[in-house]
Amino acid sequence: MRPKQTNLLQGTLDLLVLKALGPGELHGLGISRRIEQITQGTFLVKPGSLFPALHRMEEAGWLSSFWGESENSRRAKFYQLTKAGKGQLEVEKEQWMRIAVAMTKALRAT
Amino acid sequence: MRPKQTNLLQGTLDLLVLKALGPGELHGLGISRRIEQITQGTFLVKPGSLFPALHRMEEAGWLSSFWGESENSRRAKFYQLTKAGKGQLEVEKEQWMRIAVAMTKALRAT
DNA sequence: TCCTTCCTATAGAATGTCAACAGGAAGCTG
DNA sequence: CAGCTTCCTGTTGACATTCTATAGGAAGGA
Repeated sequence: MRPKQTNLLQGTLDLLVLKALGPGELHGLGISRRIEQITQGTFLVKPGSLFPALHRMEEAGWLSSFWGESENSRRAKFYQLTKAGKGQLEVEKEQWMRIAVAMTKALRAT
Repeated sequence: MRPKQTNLLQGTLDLLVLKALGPGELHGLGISRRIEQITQGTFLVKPGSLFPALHRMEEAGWLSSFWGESENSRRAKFYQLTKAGKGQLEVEKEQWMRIAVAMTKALRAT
């Protein structure tokens, strides 16, 4: 009966992916690595979470993709933010800030 | 294709409930109101989310309950933190802080 | 009596994450 | 070359949690 090992708060993955793609295109595993890097190892995104998320977000029109070649000459699918994706990044960033502030205040309350 | 209205990040509800019960016992709706209050209206917990969560947390041994009478002379079930619940509050509080810090840093990164 | 408010509760749907598994293709090693 | 490892993308099925919608008892006021 061990406590479920949930790494991510549901809903934060999208924001992390959008943020990771902010500076430019990356392929799937590259996104995963970049997330690990910018969160200093706090968030580890597993393939079973990442790929469905990428497909979902492309479907939503936030990402566009093309096949290319990775740094290691492997076939890789690169993703980049669409205009809508950039907008969504801003929206979710603000949403997160609102939540984080409220939560942190609440935890300080009596 | 309506925009899903997800108020809460999954996993934050437990923490909010634990925190709300920190100062002392409350009944279900009281918990809901207290959460709304300490988060300044940012988090509104609906009954359909709250009661299953309370039952789950009591099952987990973090809460204990007893029937009593509310401020308005209604029959109400009061909840309070168990010892394990107090521990869990600390655990989840720290977890949240870790996540919030990592996330906020990540959003500031290039 | 009727209506509203307070209080608890459940069912069913939707969503997102996880563990586990699969497979192709490139490069290294012996 | 054979075998192994790493890189890369993907799927499947289980699972937990939240939401919407619905229900009903009980108190108090009109």
